[in-house]
Amino acid sequence: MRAMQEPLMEIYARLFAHFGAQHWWPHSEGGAFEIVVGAILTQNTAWANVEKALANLARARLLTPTAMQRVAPTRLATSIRPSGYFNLKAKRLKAFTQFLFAEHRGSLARLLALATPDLRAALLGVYGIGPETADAIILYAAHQPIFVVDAYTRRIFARLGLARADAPYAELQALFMAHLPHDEKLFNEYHALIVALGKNLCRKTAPRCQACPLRGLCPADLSIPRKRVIMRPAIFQEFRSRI
DNA sequence: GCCCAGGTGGGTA
DNA sequence: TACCCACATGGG
Repeated sequence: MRAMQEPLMEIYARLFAHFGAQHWWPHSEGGAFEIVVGAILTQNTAWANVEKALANLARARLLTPTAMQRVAPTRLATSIRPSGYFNLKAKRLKAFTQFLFAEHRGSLARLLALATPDLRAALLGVYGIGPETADAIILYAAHQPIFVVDAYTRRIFARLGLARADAPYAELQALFMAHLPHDEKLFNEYHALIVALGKNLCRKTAPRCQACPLRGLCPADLSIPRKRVIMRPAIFQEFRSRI
């Protein structure tokens, strides 16, 4: 039997073996700006709806900072209607381009070249950009190693017994940042795999534990009769004492 | 018809 | 600080 890896790497390895590479924004047609727009549009929204909105924006030639800065808010809202919260998100996209022109001469590249702490602080100062969106931009558009936490991450790692269900964003993020190498490619793939697991198997209701690649690691495994659940998997024991 | 989705900001106690 | 709520479309 091979040597046991760190729990977080063991989980990653299992997810990757099960789902394979997710190819999140590897070279994005629309470039970094499309990634930023996608990160804002996907807030509390299924990605399939975001794709429709992005297609509308591309067709309307609105996927550039300049075009988005110039377009009327109502027209922008109409384009992104399929992504939901369209009035709100139009306002957020406008706030971002406004910020880009006011602070960085309209150059996204200039913004994304900032060091991680400065970039994050700048992004968090923009209306409509919170920690998850900021980190998604830093990781997927700026290609800087920062771990993106989302609702799936919280749910999955709470079920695994490695985080509290109400753990604040920063605490969850610190869990990963403290125990994984700061590798952009790893963080990219890990987050995408968490989304794949949360969306397909570790669902909020009716999770498919039977088919889960983390079966055997998870105390919440619903495919195990309740009275048979005895204790936390051994590989988490020592790990938990350190987190 | 009902639930859920890759959150965030604003208001109230 | 700690909740509670608005924001909205589309797929299962």
